Amino acid sequence: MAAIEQTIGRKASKEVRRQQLIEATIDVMARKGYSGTTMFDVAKAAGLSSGIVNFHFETKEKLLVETLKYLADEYRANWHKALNGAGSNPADQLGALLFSDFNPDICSPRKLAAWCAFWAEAQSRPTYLEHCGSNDEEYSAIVLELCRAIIRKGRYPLVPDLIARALDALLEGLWLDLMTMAKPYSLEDAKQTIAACLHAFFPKHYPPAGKS
Amino acid sequence: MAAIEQTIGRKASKEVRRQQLIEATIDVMARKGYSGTTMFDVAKAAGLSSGIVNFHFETKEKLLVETLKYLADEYRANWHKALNGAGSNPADQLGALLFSDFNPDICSPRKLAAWCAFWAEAQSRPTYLEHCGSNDEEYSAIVLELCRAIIRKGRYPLVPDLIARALDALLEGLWLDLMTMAKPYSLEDAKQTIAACLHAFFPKHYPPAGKS
Amino acid sequence: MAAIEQTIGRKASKEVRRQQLIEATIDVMARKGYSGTTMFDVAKAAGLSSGIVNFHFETKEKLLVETLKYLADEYRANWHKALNGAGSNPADQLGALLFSDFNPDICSPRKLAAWCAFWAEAQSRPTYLEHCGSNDEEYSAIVLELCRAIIRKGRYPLVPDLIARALDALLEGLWLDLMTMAKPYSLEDAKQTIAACLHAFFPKHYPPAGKS
Amino acid sequence: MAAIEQTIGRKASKEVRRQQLIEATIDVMARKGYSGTTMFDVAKAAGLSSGIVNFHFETKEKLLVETLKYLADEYRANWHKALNGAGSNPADQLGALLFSDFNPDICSPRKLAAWCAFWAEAQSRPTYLEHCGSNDEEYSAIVLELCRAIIRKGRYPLVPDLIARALDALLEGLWLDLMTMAKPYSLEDAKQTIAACLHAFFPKHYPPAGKS
DNA sequence: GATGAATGAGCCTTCATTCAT
DNA sequence: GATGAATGAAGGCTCATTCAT
Repeated sequence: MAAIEQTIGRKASKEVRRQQLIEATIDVMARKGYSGTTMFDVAKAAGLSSGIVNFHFETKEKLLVETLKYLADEYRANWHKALNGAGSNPADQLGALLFSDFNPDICSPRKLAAWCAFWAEAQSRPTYLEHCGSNDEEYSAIVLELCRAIIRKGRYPLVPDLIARALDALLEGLWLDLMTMAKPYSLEDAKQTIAACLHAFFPKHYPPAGKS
Repeated sequence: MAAIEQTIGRKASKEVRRQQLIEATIDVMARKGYSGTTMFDVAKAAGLSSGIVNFHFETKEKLLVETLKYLADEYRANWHKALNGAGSNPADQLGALLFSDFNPDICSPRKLAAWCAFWAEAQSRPTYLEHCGSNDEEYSAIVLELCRAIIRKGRYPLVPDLIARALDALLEGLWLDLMTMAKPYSLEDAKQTIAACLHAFFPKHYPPAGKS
Repeated sequence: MAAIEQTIGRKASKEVRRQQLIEATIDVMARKGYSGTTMFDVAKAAGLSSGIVNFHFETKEKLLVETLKYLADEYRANWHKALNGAGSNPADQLGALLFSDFNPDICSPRKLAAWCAFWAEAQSRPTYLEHCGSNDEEYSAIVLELCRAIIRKGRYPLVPDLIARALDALLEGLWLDLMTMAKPYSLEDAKQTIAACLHAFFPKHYPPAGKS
Repeated sequence: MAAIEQTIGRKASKEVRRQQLIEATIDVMARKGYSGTTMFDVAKAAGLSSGIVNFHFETKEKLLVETLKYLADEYRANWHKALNGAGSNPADQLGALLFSDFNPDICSPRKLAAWCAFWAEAQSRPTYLEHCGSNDEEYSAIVLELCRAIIRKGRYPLVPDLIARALDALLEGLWLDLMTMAKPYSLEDAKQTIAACLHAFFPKHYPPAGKS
């Protein structure tokens, strides 16, 4: 019994450390950017000594990939959950999907900043790219499908591809804006912006947005 | 006389060198990302020897800032020109402004990539941020102003801030998509997407987009 | 009673562990060379956890010295035994001594490799040197003594020092050759080579060698 | 003219630096052994700063390989020269070949020590092994050939392979002895030892050695 | 002005050693 | 006794910067 607990404890402890280091990596990355993130910083942010990161992740590269995976998985799990809880109505599903992107768990400044740091670096690193991209493709495909369903049902004279693309782009743009503290607005503002677009595209399915 | 020519020759040559190095920086940055860009790479890409960059820019930091300024100035000049050539009609002006972002001179993959590399890094570097941001603020202010004018004239039941923000975000998102070769589409596709949104927002001022 | 058994048990176990770790050290050293031998490798080769080596040997240095001592003792015990079993005839004694170097127990590829790894490193490490060297001096002195006796008895017109030195060098050279798998030959071949030299030096005391 | 000199001067300078660093590597290796040789030590021994080694050799590994090549080339060139200058008589050639190994240029304590450090390490490193081994094979083949010729001409009742192997081993053993300062003797002593063996093997072709 | 060798600080990584469990 | 996570020093490598030619 004690042995089992020990084993679990140890194993858990190792997982906990990895988690801790990944969180530290997100912190540092958000603060110092990709090029400014050093192993030493990460270890310090985790309150540990410098050698430990290599012990748990072998390589800086691997630590970063794990961190990226972590962010990507969290992001995907978030919208999966939102979609699954949205019933069977395409308009509800689309709304749930789009708004889920602005869940504070996902959309904290620090995670946004870390994500962006990776994202830019990924453009010249195939290893990262696959983790950044795989999400988006799946997400975009669903957005397109839902747009098609709504347009068909509502008999809107719209080109589904353009509308889906616009919504995709809108989300990405809002994320960027949220991250840039230059023109700060709240998650609620972002959602209102989405709502305004949805109403403009599909007036029969979504109410007007804003204090009008 | 000879002395003056010398001076002019040198000055010209100096400017030429700087330009050459800035272009090389954009190339390398697009290819290798921010963290992968070294002084040696830049010098090699410019066909020059490694010591020369410090001679002309003193510091890597300064070279990068100059490059960023160069991109920002070019970007701003582009939309300024488009705006100035668009007459006095707000709807025309807004269209001209938004479409100017997809001018191939500004929007080449290589410049987009370099811009993004800077942009992400800028989030943790005040020095860069001011060059990235100053543009956007001015640009956004004008978009908002034009949206207000159109909404007022057209008596649209819309919240100008939301619409302006949506258009801003849309542009940024499309830029990102254009850069990411994952889901490739043409500049023309991007413009169509803008057009679709403009029509959705201001149906009396913009025609429907796409092959409908 | 139980206490004593415990103590004995522990002591035995302790000795067993040390032996086990020394053998593991020889293995790793033979496989990876001196510079490639890490505490972790040794522990793994012994099927134990990494902390244990320091527990039993305190220091890497001490582990290596113990390992070297072990090899040196084994080597010395081997030729002592051969010499003691060779009767009182100098020629028999010399033959027994020289051939004992090629006893498979002493001369396995893995022990040769480990020995060489130490030997080279010892040239710049006084601590090791004394263990490598002390043997040789004693061994060489006996070889010289036996050569003197044989030369005197056989009235050979030879300089004992030169002959003894030649035999010493011959043995070392053959060891090296045996270790280098480049030009592989058997222990038997090595012995034949010794025999050929003995016959050349002391034809009245040793028969011709080889299939002539 | 000046330009050409400059160019040559520069190129030469680069070669000179490499040479200088290789010599420094030999020094350090002789003093500290393989595992104790650091880039910093090498740079310091050359009177240069630490970054310079990577500039000229890219990698520690490459520096060491170049150093090994340098030693191997020098060794080979030495015996080639001796062989070529020895006339056409096999006995003269064999003598010249064997004695050339004890040329002070080749056989300085520092070069011997460096060579041995490499040699031991090479046993677990294929990259080094090829440089250590290629020489020996060629050398051994020639020794064997010459022994065959002498044995045939002199009608000695000897097995050529055993004699050649003995001479090979003898040389290696003497090298080791020369390096180990434990039992120091001069190059002249080493040559005497060779001479004693040659006389023992081929009494009609070589005179007795030593002060008899 | 231009070249490229040289410098040296900073980073990633390895590894002997320690220590809580 | 044993385990394996944690520490921290040291080494190799990169790269911005300097400077003699």
